[in-house]
Amino acid sequence: MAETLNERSQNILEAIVEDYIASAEPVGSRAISRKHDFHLSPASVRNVMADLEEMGLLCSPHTSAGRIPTEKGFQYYIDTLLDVRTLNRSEKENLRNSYRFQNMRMEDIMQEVGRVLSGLSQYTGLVMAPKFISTVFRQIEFIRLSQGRLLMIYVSETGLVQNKVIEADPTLTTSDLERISNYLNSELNGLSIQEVREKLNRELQEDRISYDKLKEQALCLSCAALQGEVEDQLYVSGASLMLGQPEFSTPEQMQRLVQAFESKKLLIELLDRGHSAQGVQIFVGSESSQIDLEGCSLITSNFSNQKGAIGTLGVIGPVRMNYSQVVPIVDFTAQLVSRVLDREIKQN
Amino acid sequence: MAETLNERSQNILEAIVEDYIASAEPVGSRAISRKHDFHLSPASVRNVMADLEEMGLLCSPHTSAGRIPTEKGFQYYIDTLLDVRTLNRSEKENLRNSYRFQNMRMEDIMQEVGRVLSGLSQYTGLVMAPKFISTVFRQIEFIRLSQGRLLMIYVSETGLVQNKVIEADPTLTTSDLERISNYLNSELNGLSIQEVREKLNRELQEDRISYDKLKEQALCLSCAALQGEVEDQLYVSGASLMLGQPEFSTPEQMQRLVQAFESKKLLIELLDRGHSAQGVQIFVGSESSQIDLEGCSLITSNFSNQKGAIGTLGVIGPVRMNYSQVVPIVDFTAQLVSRVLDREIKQN
DNA sequence: AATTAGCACTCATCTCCATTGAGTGCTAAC
DNA sequence: GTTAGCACTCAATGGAGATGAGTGCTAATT
Repeated sequence: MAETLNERSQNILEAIVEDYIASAEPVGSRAISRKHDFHLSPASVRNVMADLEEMGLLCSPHTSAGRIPTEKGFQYYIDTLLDVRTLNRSEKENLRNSYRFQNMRMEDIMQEVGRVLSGLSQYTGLVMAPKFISTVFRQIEFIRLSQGRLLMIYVSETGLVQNKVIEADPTLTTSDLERISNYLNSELNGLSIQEVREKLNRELQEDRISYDKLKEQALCLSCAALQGEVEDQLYVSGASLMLGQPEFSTPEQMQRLVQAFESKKLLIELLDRGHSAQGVQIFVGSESSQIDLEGCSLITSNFSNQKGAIGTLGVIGPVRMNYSQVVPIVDFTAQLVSRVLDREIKQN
Repeated sequence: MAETLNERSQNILEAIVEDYIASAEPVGSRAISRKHDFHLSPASVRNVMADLEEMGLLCSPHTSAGRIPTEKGFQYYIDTLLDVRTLNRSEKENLRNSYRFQNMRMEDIMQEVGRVLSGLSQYTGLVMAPKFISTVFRQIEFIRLSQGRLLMIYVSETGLVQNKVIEADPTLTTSDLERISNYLNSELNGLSIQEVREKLNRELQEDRISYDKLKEQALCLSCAALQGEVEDQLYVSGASLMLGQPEFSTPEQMQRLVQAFESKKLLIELLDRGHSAQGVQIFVGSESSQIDLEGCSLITSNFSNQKGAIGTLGVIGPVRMNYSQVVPIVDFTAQLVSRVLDREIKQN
């Protein structure tokens, strides 16, 4: 988007985008000329609109309809026209009060955040919990299920609980398990899973034949427990609100959307893209290159605690989304969640 | 439904229901007279149809359309005409092979069951995990989060993991916690949560002023940990398949359905109704008395392990659902899941 | 040179209307 | 009791015409 628009064109583009966001209908020159006091006749507005169309920022569904912004138009609007209001004190207070975080498990917090995000934005809220691999080790426990099958329970620094069923040597006794978990808890405390894995690999290399039976068993168990992919946890809230948007009002589009939301895979991929960035990120429409999410825009921000476990939250809505309203909500919520997670960190 | 139909009427009703299940279109007299060899002319069929309409088993959307079964008609079909095929050996084998249960956590099993149920039935799969209160105590652990905040982790006999954040005396040390959990684990082992709660209440009554500090603290913690409502866990799979059904093809109905599925509350209520029954249960249409789930039928069955923890699974679809196909799937799946849960029980 | 009034033109949307055809109910014949 | 025949109903389809919002172009105005 190297092109620069003169001020009048910018004003008109902004007016069109904002009218369109409000109405979801093509915007005509008459409406622009009247509602906004540019002191321009419809004809003049039309001239500008023709230019904007030439540049690919607007398009018209058919000859005798008004104009609607293209994705490029939205992108331009977001990049150069959108003024991201910061919330004032009382708005922040309100937002803070919307959330109920007392005595909540990680899962509850994630769900609550999704619920509030979708409620405030009237679009669909997305929250991806911090990735397992980025969490910091706090504690591990092993519980015997049946012969040779253990339930491993892992708790991260922020209180995220993961469990997994693993096969293990059936001769291990309960006290063996206790000693193993004690050993691991002291050895691995404070390391990220990433670091834990590196450490495990190193030690496996070193002591091919270990004479320390306990250590060998511990290594073996923790490998089974902590290696391997762990599915990302994604919380989707208010999917039905998206179905109320006029751009998704046909049955086919509804089904497509619900499918996309249900599989979660697409959404996780999408959220992953913003995973390394800081601050609020906006993905407009087909940028997502996901056919199933055509017509959707995504506003995301990462949250993280001081130990670096990173999760992503955001709002997905139609490209014709109220960016100026939603961006500050997403932004402030991410900050809020970051602070809440830090609260959980052990203070010994 | 005291009325008895003569054989011809039954045959025709059955034919109409089955045609309608297959086509979702009103069924005409001509079609019945031709496709099924009753050796009856359309006119005769029409006479019977008029009788069935009189009895409230059929209705016609308008004068010049065919007939569709009413909910009462479906109910009659289910009660007296439906022959529930039992699966043969190879079908059972196939179904068994559809499920992948190795090394899965409870949650994964529930999710997998939903996935397969919905995949096989082409409707929406529902699985409600055994209620917390019906689970049998196996183990409890306490992990310190921040000052005065503990993470309680509870594991049931079947490997269901529940965790909860609780407030606690900030002066409790890690070894205090260890002693407390050891005490509780030996005291409560093998009791259902229901029984645990009764025991706790009894003991609280008895030792108002206890001189055993450990016991007092243990009671206090376990109260915070194990009392209180725990939300039921419901897994919904294949919601988008419902949207493909012609009865829910309008945008309003789609939105209504997605909303109902999303809130989960209605579904849980509905599943709870069958919670004490044995074997497969069928709820037809407005029996559910839930406006948001109008037009839906539900086929459920409970699963349980030998210790009595009961969950419910099932399929929700349009009233015009293929009952004869889905009932055996739900039935056999419930048996399968019951067996899988027993597998987890500790064999010491 | 920029702006605007005027005007012909386009095209989605709506309404009206006739046609079609699947299916019914009734009656009289078999 | 069954069925052929027939008049009737009514949703669905599709074309014709009217409506109106909005455009692009041109020529007049500032």
